[in-house]
Amino acid sequence: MDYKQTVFLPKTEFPMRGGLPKKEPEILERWQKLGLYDQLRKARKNAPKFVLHDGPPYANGQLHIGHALNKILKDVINRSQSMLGKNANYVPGWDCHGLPIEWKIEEQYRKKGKDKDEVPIAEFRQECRDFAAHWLNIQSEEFQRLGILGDWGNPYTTMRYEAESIIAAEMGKFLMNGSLYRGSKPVMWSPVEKTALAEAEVEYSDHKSVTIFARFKVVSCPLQELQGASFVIWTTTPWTMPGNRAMACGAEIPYSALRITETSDSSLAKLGEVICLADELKDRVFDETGIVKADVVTRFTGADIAGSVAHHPMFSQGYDHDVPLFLADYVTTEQGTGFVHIAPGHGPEDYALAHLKHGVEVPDTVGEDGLIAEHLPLFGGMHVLRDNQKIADIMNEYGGLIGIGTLVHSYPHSWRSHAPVIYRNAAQWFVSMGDEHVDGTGLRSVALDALQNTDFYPASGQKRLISMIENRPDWCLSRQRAWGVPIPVFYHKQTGEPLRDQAVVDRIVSAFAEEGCDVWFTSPAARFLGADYNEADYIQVKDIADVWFDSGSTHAFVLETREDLQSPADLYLEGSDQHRGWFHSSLLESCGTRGQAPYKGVLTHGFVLDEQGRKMSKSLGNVVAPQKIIQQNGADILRLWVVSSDYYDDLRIGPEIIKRQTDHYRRIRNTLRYLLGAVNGFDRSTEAVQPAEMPELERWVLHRLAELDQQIRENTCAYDFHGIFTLIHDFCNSDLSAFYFDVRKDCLYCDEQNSLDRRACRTVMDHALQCLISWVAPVLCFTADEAWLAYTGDETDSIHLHTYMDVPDHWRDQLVADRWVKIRSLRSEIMVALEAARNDGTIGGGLSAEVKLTASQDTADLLNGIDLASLLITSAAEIDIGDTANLQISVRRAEGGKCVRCWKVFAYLPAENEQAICSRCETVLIAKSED
RNA sequence: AGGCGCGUAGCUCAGAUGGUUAGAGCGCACGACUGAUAAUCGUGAGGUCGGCAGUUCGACUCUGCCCGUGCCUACCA
Repeated sequence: MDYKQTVFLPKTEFPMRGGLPKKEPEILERWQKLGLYDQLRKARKNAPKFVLHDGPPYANGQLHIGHALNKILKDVINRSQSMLGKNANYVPGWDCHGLPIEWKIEEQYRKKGKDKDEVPIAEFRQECRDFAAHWLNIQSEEFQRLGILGDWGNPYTTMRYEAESIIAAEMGKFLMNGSLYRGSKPVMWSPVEKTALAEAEVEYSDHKSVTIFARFKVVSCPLQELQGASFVIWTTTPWTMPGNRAMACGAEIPYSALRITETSDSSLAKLGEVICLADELKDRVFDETGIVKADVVTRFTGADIAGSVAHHPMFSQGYDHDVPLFLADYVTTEQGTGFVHIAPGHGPEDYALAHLKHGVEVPDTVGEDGLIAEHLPLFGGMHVLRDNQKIADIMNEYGGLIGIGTLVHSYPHSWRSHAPVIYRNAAQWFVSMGDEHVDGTGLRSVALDALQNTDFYPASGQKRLISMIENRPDWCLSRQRAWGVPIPVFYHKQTGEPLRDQAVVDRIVSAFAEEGCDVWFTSPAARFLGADYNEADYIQVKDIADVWFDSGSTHAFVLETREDLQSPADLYLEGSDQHRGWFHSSLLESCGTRGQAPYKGVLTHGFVLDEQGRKMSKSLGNVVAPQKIIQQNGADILRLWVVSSDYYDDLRIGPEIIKRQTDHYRRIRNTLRYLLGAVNGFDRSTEAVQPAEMPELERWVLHRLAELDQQIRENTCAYDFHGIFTLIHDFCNSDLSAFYFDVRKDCLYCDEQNSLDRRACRTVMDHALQCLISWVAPVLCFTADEAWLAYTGDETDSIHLHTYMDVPDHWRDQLVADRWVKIRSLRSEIMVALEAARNDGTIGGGLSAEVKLTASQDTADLLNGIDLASLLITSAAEIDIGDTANLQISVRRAEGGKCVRCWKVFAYLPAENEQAICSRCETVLIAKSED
């Protein structure tokens, strides 16, 4: 007789191997048919909302691993909040405006030989719009393949008319409350393309510059000895000299005044003149200017001469303004003279020091075409890149220089034309950080206050964002671009004052809502100005708003406009780079218009690196594509990778790490599979056993379920999925597979089907299975769905429509828990002894052994009431009480015959009989035959 | 160069307020089982806790410096 047929083995359709790459798309299709997203919304309609507001990715390419990490983490959080019973509605979005898309379209133009400037702006913008829509669709597909559950049928985009109009309305709020102002600042400017460039459009390469040493004669100085002396500056950009309005030196730097006593023939320096230089640079300057000898007149530091005033080198030639000397900590003695020439219109640092700090006016000296303004004496009409030698010569002619040279150095160039770029002063629109406009408090302090009331995950993010807000300058909203929301402002031709009229703003906003913001470029200004203003009196701003303003307004046009969402959001979640980006701009936008942050919590994750911790790059060939992992291993593996990493820090990924994830996956999958097989056909109404009637081991499992349930709920609230994953994995691994399942196999397989012990075991396994599926559902969303389907057989249901299983409080039993910690440690001690016996050939499998313990009374008490043999999975085990403190373990081969059904060895069975049946099994067989 | 982080076994991670031989899981090696079977069980070997110096009776845990690395800025006259 084949006794295998009489043993109650686990039975399930749930396959051991997932075959995820093939299975997952089928599950996605199932969810589609089921209308999972809609069903969940309906079911949670009245539940408390949980809003994780999606930071919009940029719609211009395929997903990379960083996108995958970000969206998976969001999905895990949403699904887990849903498992807590909340209405976690996820509305994905896209950022559509901006430079990179504009570039792509321009690139296409160049290939076709078209000129961007000849294409009507509306047409150009339409092409950008189409481009964004194209990638948006591709990304949507890819996100959905990752298992991300959300409102994919109705996502938000920054380019929808409604969004564009609300973005404009938001700018209108800043306009109306007075914090939007017209200023100017130096921007990177390409004279060739006649356009401003973004940082990202600039590349550095070598450039040969004409350098000059120019003298600034002292007019007044705290040090009397410097009367009649000159400060000498060095610059690589002679063309900025007409724009010079100041100088800077370092407070701590030692300088000397030097009377020149000998020069080479070609030197421009004059014998007898006194020049000031940093001591450290004296020799190099002498070398380059042909000064041979000089006497030290006096020594001093920058601090001694702060507040000095000098003459411009071209003084009395039309540059008759005074040039003040300021202290600046960025002045170094690495090169130059120790004195830095300051042209506030031609460098960010110059601007900050002279204009922002000292209030020096910023002159407009260079036109869009890179030509020095015609009205400027001597240099008018000269080109900033081509005419530097000429400028130097003229300055020399008028005695302004003590040296001319050249320098090859790294210099910014335009990415597109590869021509050198310059800093040029340009009119810009700013949002003030400090002006009082919201309840009498400046934006900066409102924002800082808001951050105090925001939860950060990890906590260090708060410090980072605070220090950025503390230090940032006013928000420059202007971009000299085409693809974006225009800054919807008019300003007066004469006064330069922006037009602040809510009626005008409203007309603009409603036009944008109906026709999109292209109308700003295609409709006459009168349409917006209405009858109250004369078109001829106003200039219409044609700048595009910084795209960070777009995405910074998502709370306004998504959270506040959708009935199914709310503001502020519970959570914003992005990579740590977004401290500078979305977290930052959203905070400022919301604080400036609503006086509060648009989020209650901010979670940041790290960046994805390769297995060695290097950043991914095409040249290193270490790029891991999410598409490839999905194709080879499945999205669940990628999702498992996310939660098995410490995502607050940078994450690593590579072949070995993926391999480890598949190992972990298999462990969890096999645990589910075993449970599914074990509870096959389980009927709760007739089979279930109450905890009080269960063996203690079963009550220990229930206790563990209760313990885990609490930990998992707590960790869910803290967004700590790494912790959850570890708990679940170790539970599957150590508690269930290696211990509980193994110990209970005999009972499950061989005991009489309806024995109390077996029913208790199946009851506990049924609970464990339900808990486990619900616990892993947020992460292994596909596998959990598949397991649940195998469990219920109900095609109309999904685990994702459920919550974490209810675990009754009374399952907790700390006394049992404490006791079983001790029992298990005792058990592993005995396992060592069994292993030793196995290695010396005394025994093979555990059932071929019998164990005899000599133990203390305490140990014996610990094991009281427990079937020691089944705990150890041996054929027999007994315990004697001895007076020894240490446990003595003796293992020997079990004597007797082996039961052909349960494989245990019994002394009463004849060893030679290969058909012997033990008494337990005989009873079971009789009962079975009576069925 | 500056701001904010990170650096514990091959891999992923634990290690309140400094205190006995630094933990877990995976992987690996060896073994067992063949009734979870491209599974399962057991045992074991792996770490100068990035480096150096200091504070302390005592530091993976505190301080300083250095090295490596990531994000964000600045790369300038």
